[in-house]
Amino acid sequence: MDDNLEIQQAVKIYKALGEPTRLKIAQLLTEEVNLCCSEIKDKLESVAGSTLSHHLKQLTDCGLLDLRKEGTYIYYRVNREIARKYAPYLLE
Amino acid sequence: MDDNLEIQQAVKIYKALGEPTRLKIAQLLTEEVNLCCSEIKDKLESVAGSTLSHHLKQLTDCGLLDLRKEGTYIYYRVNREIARKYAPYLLE
DNA sequence: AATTTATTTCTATACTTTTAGAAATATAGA
DNA sequence: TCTATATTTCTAAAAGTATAGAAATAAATT
Repeated sequence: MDDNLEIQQAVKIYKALGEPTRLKIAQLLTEEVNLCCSEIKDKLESVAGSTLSHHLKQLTDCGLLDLRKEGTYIYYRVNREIARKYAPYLLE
Repeated sequence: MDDNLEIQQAVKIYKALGEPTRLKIAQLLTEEVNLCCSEIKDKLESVAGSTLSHHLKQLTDCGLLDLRKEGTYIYYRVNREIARKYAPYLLE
């Protein structure tokens, strides 16, 4: 049962990382800790804000990214414990 | 450039693992090394052979599974080096 | 050669995901 | 309060994926 939850999380995490834009975002956020949505947007070639928002939601929903609200901004960072467990490749 | 290939492989691997049936197959194949297509089929609740074939193709195309043909049978096993690099969670 | 078993390819359908524009919400600062 | 900036939600279209039945291929056995 609890084991099952872990598997569901694993599927979510791998699904999140199995898309080029999201993998890139995850990689950006291991290099540079704490970027906000609009900073991430600037670092990617061309994504609409709404699209980026969906990607970030997937990455946070699965537990791979943590966020910290600061005024109007939301800063994201990789949860290294989760990354180490499921996808240490990100931390290389 | 070579770096780029690695990223493409990472996306493929995570996409492959980001689907419940395929994650399950990968897990079966770390527990029990060397199962053939029809043995895997028996261990899953209900998948058509054609569906399973597609899943196995994705898992081998990305490099996560190796295969060995033996007569009519094809035996699959997890490539542990690749798993260790991208998804050591599988080996736990 | 015919049959059986294992696996793949073809094809079509249902389902899911990605994408972004437009409108909505939220906060900070003038 | 008004404006500007950041982010999200809504909506719909386009693209991609999962699924399985039927036909095809391949090898082993009779």
